[in-house]
Amino acid sequence: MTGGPLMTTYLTTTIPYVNARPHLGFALELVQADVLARHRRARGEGVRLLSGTDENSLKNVLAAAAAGIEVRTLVDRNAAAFEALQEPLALRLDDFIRTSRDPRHPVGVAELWRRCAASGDLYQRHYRGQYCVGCEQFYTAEELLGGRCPEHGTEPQFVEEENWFFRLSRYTEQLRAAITEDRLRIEPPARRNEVLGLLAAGLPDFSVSRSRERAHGWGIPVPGDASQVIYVWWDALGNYVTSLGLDSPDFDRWWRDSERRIHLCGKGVLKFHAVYWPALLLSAGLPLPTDVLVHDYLTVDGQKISKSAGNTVDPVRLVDDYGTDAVRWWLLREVAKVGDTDFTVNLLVERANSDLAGGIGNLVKRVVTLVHRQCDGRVPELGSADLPECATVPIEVAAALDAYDFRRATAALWQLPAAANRYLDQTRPWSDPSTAPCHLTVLLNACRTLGELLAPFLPGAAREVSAQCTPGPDGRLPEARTLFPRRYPQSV
RNA sequence: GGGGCGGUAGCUCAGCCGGUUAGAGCAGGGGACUCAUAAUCCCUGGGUCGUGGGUUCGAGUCCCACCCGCCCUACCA
Repeated sequence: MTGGPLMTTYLTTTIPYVNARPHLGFALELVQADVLARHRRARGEGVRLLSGTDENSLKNVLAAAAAGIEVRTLVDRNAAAFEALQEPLALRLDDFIRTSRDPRHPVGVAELWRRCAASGDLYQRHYRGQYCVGCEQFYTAEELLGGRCPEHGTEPQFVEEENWFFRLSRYTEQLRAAITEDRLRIEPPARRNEVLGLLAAGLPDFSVSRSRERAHGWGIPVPGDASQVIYVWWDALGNYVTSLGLDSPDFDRWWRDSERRIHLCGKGVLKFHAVYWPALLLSAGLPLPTDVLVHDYLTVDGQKISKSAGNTVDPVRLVDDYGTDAVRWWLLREVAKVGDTDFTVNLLVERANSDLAGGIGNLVKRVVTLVHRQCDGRVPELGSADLPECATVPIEVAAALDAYDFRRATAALWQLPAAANRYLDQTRPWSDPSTAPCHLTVLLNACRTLGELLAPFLPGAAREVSAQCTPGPDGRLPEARTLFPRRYPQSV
């Protein structure tokens, strides 16, 4: 065995528009990605986790105009808000790319474009249609609801211009083969079927540029055609490789030669990630992603999250009120792999109080307190027996994470503190000094395992659990502390 | 119009290829304990498993139709 990692995994989140501040739905994706990254790092894999912001959108231009400020100003300010999620959400990102700021990005996007052009997949076509700025895409008359965008409810613009088109249809069979052979795995299976359905229906070529004037000069110019700006989706999707630098050692390590190239995305952008993007890669002669993990949406108080309805939930505010651990735990323990999940503050608080305060925190505190009381704070060295859950639960957690099922993973994890609390009540170490050391050894081992197991999910809490179970220089455990305070719902 | 996913105890959900009295958590009710954060542990759930048919010795679990919610996709006009 050499020192190198056993396996290399490259993980990406989608990069959100920065026309508004981040909401809880995006925090979900970030946290999921972070858990996968931490879990795989802990397993000894080489891991790189990328996030960023999509800044070259016309949407940003309009949002800035509406706010009466420069695009640059709006984009910088909101991008900072997204970048600043790392600390409150306890994310460990390896890279963060800003598509309008990062010098690597336009260079890479232009290079991708040239490669596709060299493959003969780009051509000019006169186009006219109804275009929704919010979606950054064209709609046919039939797709519109009462003449309005089905997604945004806004009136589309009529656009007529000469654009560059991409020969998507050419890649239908290669995509189908990659998906059916699981070289391109799409999770959950329902989404995979959806993509296969799209392929079966036939893939029309799509427009991949906009006139420079319609884009208000914002965006990356088409190589060799100064009148056009590259379509924002092409631009945005490209970040997954431009951040590595095409033809760089990083590119070889994390993309070309990586065992896993995993994209996380929401259900609304499935087509872009499972069809358009892989087709672009095929055209450019680059390897496909290996996995596309599609999550559904959060609703708030039963309502779809929407800025106009004013029910967006600010994840930072939530962390301020209830703590990083509570927010991460709710996202991981409660959100379904399939189907939308409703968020309410009460659900968050109940979950945190019951699992973190009453479950894990209380367990650790009572064990540490008992070690102090019955063993003078010194960790007993007797026996080596463990709860059976110490062996079985880590296996279940790993299996669930390999299936990208975070709720199942946290439910499995929960079995360990539950078993330890039961053991504690049954063995009653507070009542019998002669048997206490033996039982407390078992319990302390369980708490240590719990600390390790918790690390990918709640990194901060995991460190505290482990610290509580680790003797200091004097050979004694630290004073018992309250790890998770009970929370109470704040009035809005 | 076509396709997909959901519809299981008050709430949130498990139930793989069909098989003993349909499960868990939370809430509610009762009890225990006192190491601990009004915590923890034990007992307590009799729910037409959306509706109606069908297959089967036997169906939440398979088939058909329909209803409700959500999602994807298409078209006559």
